[in-house]
This record gives sequence, structure tokens and C-alpha cells, in this order.
Amino acid sequence: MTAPTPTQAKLLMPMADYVLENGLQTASLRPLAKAAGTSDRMLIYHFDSKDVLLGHIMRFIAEQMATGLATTLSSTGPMPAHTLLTRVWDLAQRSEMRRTLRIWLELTSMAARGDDTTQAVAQDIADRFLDWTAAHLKTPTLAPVVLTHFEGLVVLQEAGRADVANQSLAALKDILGER
Amino acid sequence: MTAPTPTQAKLLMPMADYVLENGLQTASLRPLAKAAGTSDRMLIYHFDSKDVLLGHIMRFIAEQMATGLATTLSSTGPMPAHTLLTRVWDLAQRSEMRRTLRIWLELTSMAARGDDTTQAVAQDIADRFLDWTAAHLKTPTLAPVVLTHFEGLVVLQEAGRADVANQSLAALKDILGER
DNA sequence: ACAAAAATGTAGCACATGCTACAATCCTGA
DNA sequence: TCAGGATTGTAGCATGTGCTACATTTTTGT
Repeated sequence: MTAPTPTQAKLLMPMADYVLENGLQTASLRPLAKAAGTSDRMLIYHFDSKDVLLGHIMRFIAEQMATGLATTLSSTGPMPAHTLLTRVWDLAQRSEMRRTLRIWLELTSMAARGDDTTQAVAQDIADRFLDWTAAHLKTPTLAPVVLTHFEGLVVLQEAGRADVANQSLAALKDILGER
Repeated sequence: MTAPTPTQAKLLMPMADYVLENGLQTASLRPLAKAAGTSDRMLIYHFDSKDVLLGHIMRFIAEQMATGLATTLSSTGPMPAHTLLTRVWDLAQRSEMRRTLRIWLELTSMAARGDDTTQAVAQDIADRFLDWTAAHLKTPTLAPVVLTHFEGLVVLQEAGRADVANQSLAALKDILGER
């Protein structure tokens, strides 16, 4: 929960990058240390334990996702649900966004069984997604529907059924109309 | 890819149960062996390697999910999209179903980075979900939408935002109407 | 300037992991 | 019956894990 000290902050960026590239499960101290240009010994010294360290990394990534969202479509006004969904889906195809969403999925599946920190971070990210969605909708009440559908699209894509995701998107266009 | 021998089949059920209860990531040879009443040595003997073993376990679980689906709502005719979604969502609240869906999420997040076997199983399960959905819909064309939404509901629930999932379900009822 | 504290390097421990070597037992068919 | 394969137990290896002990250097406050 405590905010990172300056020393910690400097280490967090390269480690977050490593996690985004290689996943959370496989993130062990030695590779993380190497990515940050230090040693496992130092990571424990600065962060006390691996759990605490991973907590910081997850929060850092969450923050990164949030600021990413904030600057995305920031200049556009509220739009119909389907327009927003389509635009976000386009963005989600960009490789940098995909790896972020992949971590988000991984985090969610960990949260189901994980410790309090993991659950809190997952919940936090979900909340930010929801707020951001509502802020861009002509009908903010639809935010839960749009978010739910987006999460579903991500799952199908990672399950290797991007085609079904696209069919779903197309079908939803007719259903939602101009809401 | 090869079907399990009788000897393998006997071991698979308790191991699948262990995985459903404890997750895929933490499934190492010794606990799996203990669950199946044998030794790690024997597991390797019967399955050659852990990767092959996990492949069998995943396929076993997939099969279990498929037959579970086949017998679920089997006596009911085709129904409107929202009715089906609501019914399935109710079923998903049952603890035995929830742990299955949890594994499904975990498998999906693994497939994103995983080997061919993992990806194939994930894709297979998604396909079966889709077919099953289409078979129960008055308008089978809506199957992708319904499935996508369901996956999204699962994600939100595991992320600790079941409330948002429920809001989403309620809102979708108005949108879908009687289709 | 200098003692205390912070920061770092080196080495290694204790444990869990997948997997193997080797020997012993069990079971089958001729 | 009994040779040969199938099956299993015991012990252990090599590697990766989180973390620590200890000594050393660097920084900081007075």
C-alpha cells in the first residue's frame, strides 16, 4: 500500500516492462533484478520480500494502464456504445496494448485464488476501466454492458478465437444501434 | 493428442480434481501424484513428461466441461438470448461450476503465452462453448454475442466486481428484448 | 572529519522442482 | 515353470527458487 520511494521507483519501470513482456507467473527475482540492472539481493533489500515487490510492480502497471486510458480518446466527446467499443477494440489490437491486456487477464485469473493485494489491484483496475468507459459514453448507464463485452472480447481473442470476437462485435452493432 | 490408456485414465480423474481445486500453475508432480495415490516416478513413467501429463489433464477437464454442458439445459428448447444468458449465469454461481470457469480463465491466460497444446485446448473449449450456446438459442446467430458477454461476466466476477456483472446483465435484458 | 547509517557484492543455504539410475517385484505367455 | 516384459519403490541429481550472513564500500549528518 505504501507509495514507492524514489529508489524503488527507479527500479520499477524496467521490472514492469519485463513483466509485461514475460508474464507475472514466470517473474522470479533473478531475471527481474537483471532487467533492472541490479541483483536479487538488492531487490529484497529495497522491497523486503518478493510479495511486496510484486505488489509494487502490479500497482505500477495498473497506474500505467490508467494513465494510458486517460490519454486515450481524451479529446473526443461522449459517443454511442458501439462506436466506443469498436474504437477500443481497434486500440486493443496494438501489440503494446495487447500485452497489457494479457497481464490484466493473468492478474484476474490470479486474483481468483490470490492474496489480498492481487485482488485489490484487480478490482482497482476493473473500477478504472468502468469509470473510463462511462466517461466516454453518450449513455453512461451502458458502461457495465460495454465493459463486460470488452472483457469477453479479450478472453476470446486470447483463447485463439479472434474470429468469434469479431462476429460478436458485428452482431452487437445491430443490436445496440445508436444508443 | 493420443487418447489415454486405461491405466492413465484411472489416474486422470483424481488429478483433474486436484487441478480444479488448486489451479494449474501450482500443479507440480509430487502433489499430483499424491492426489492420484501414486508417486512422481510413476507419473513420469506413465506419461513420459510433465508437459504430456498436463496436456492429458487439460483435455480431461475439457471433456468434463463438454459433457457437463451437454447435460445442462438439455431438456429445454431454444430460448431468447437473455433468458439463456441469465440461466447460464445462475449455473455459474454454483461452486463446482465456478472452479471450472476459474480453470478456464487460467487456461486462457496461459494460452496467450503457452505451447501449442495449451492453445489447442483453449480453442477447443471455446468452440464447444460456442456450439452449445448456438444450440440453445432461438436465434443462433446471436451465439457469439452471448458467449462474449458470458466470458466478460466471468472476468468481472473473478476480478471481484460481481456487482458490475449483475448490472451488465440487467442492462442487457432491456437491450436484447425477446431476440 | 568522522562515526553512523545506507547501500552493495559475494557466497551460500534450504527447499521445491522435473527427471533419472538402479534394483526389485509382479504378471504374462509359451 | 520360468524367461522377459511391465510395473513399482528408493534414492538422488541438477537446477531454480526466495532469502540470508557477512564483509565491504558509499553516503550522510553533525
